[in-house]
Amino acid sequence: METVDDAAVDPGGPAAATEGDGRGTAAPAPRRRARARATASMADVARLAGVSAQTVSRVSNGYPGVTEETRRQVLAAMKELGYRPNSAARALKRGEFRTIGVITFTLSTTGNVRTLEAIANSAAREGYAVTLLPVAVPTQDEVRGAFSRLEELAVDAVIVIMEVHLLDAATVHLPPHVQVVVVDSDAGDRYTVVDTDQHGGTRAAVRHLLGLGHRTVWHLAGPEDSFAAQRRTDAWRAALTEAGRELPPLVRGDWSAESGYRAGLELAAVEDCTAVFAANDQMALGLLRALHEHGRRVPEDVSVVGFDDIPEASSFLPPLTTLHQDFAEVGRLCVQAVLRKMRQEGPERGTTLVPARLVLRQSTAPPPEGGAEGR
Amino acid sequence: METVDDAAVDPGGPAAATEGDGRGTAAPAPRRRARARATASMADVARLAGVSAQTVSRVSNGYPGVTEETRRQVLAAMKELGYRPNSAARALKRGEFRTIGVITFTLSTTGNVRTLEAIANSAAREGYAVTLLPVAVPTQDEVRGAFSRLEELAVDAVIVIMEVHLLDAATVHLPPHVQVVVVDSDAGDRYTVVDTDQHGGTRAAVRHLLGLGHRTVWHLAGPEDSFAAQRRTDAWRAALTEAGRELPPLVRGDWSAESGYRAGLELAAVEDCTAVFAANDQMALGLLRALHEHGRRVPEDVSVVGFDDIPEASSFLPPLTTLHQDFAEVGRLCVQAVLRKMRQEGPERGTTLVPARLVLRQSTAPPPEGGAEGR
DNA sequence: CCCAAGGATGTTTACGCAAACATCCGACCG
DNA sequence: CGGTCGGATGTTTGCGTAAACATCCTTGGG
Repeated sequence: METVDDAAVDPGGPAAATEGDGRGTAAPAPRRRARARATASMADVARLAGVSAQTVSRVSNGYPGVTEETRRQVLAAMKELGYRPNSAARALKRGEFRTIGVITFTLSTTGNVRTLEAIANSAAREGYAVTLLPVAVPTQDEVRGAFSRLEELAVDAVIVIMEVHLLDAATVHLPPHVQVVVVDSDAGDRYTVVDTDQHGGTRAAVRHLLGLGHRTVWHLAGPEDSFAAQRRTDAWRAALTEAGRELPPLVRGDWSAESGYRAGLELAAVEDCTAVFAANDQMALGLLRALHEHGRRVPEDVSVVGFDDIPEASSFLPPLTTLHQDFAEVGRLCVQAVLRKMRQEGPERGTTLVPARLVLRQSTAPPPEGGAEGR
Repeated sequence: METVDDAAVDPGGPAAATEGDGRGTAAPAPRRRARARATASMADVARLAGVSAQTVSRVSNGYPGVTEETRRQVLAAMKELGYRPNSAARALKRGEFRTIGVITFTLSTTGNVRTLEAIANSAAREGYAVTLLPVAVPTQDEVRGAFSRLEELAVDAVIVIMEVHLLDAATVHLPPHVQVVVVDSDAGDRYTVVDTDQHGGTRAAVRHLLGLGHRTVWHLAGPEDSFAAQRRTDAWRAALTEAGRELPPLVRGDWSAESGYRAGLELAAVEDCTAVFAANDQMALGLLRALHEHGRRVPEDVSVVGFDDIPEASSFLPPLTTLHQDFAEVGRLCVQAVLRKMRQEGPERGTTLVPARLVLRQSTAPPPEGGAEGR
């Protein structure tokens, strides 16, 4: 079957003869020249250019030691045949694929997506391709499965965008030469980690709110199993403790706007609550809706700060004060780190933090008079 | 340089002797066994298991003709050596990479991301990996560049998520056996296209609004260069014309919430305007804010319908009535289509549409009494 | 004028795998 | 009991490339 199919496609490959397009034709043609022959090889170019394959290789790789004259001839032959180096052969020979694998749980969070995009762009700039490995469910088994698939995959390095405690037992089978960089993790002692400075960002948010006069700051946290959420929560606690403020009970969401709404229903009922730090913008959005529906005005009655600065944040009602994450930079650093590790130029482990920047919009204001402040 | 580096990495590959980790060690070890030797080969497994390489291959590929006894031995040897098939060699031999390339412009639109995710998941299920090719700027040159990189890349097929008029001249250099499927295009006559049924969705939205009693429906369109936007606009026109309604002037945005806000400022000033169909949810969000700021209540004064049904849409103020796109299905069909094309089982071209579903929330209602309706 | 040096080019080989073909052996048939 | 068949396994070969080595030719110095 495949013989015939490919022969039909053959645009006049140097060696193969075209042989009609009848599917049933009992083709005596060499079977081996199946798919691969749809494209010209170095040998074909060499033949046409009247040189050796090695010379073609030299031209192809921009190596020196080729006359300008010869080079031109070879290039012409390449063009005529539509020659493209076969990356499989190249990879086999060179022992590297110039590809980075990215394992990510979900693409439904802005952060993951933006980071992925930045990684892809940075990688492309370095001449690397990015292979995506989605993990359907964030279980150990699934992660291990992804790694397992990755092992057979053509990658030189791996970047993991995920809560890392799922990683621990999973990496063991990775080929030793594959380097790993992790986003969103506290495993800086075992891997190279690049992340946003959750702590600094959170601290800025809390201080901003306290600075406006709020007695304390409530926190709408992300899911427990997320390191980012965990660190934001820890930092929130630390900032409040440090300032000697009361620690309100934690309200937990799951990153989704819907969960923010549910949490908001609780918070709206708390008279005391004049300032909320939401662990991401989506939850802040839900929170805004809940507060609105319960007649709590933002920012007059309640101030809200988000985290991420998604593009839509400036169009919320009201436009959301939030922490801007520089995902592009995170992605860029990930690629740099992993390439450095591959070249054995960088450190084996350690954490790099990218600062978050507080973006002031209209969802924060001093607390209402006679509100919590006056107590 | 690389010799030493790699030697240091070698964890005791079957053949190579470990030799300290001193970087400067003048290693007399075989140079050729550089990186590749960090992993065991079929031959190593064969040696350890006391069988031929071919038998290892058979086990590795699950071929028949191997005794259970032998198979177990081979598997044990594989495990002991941590054997992983070398995908480059495999690809070279088989002439296929089991990888699908995805070219996409930006990952900043929900649709692209969700589609990509679905593609990755479907591909994984079929045993295919997905290589991501971001195009920084949507120019012909950039697209051509992406295709060009793709040619040297290890992919068997390509899925393009992009406005297709940038494609036309760009595909010419693609290796003939690489199949292409396009999302969001009207080039069904040249490619296989999978897309959401923009027309049907839009029609449902317009009819819904007209059904509520609105005299006509305004349209907040997406950017001109987007096929999806164009089709939504066309369908909106058609639906209104068909119903014999007046065609209000087109208001154009660029998909962003910010542009929706700007457009909303205009629309808020139009007394006449009681119903708006926004070409996506983000613009609808901006629109909601603008209307709110100008005292136009939604849905009492103005009804708004979006497109996409992003997760946040249910948390807008008010929760947004919108058209749900089944991106997962689109992605799945893309993968199916491209695999079918590869296997020459499917049609060479043609368009597959995935229906959009109107999700009723709280942003639509009958027009205000004495409003546009009464005129 | 001859030979060494060095640049241009060609030849050989191996990367790891799997298709094609070859071989071996036991079982079953007449 | 010889032959044959078929399953299990081994051997050969080539995929396209690029490193290492070999060869050729030109050039320039002694």
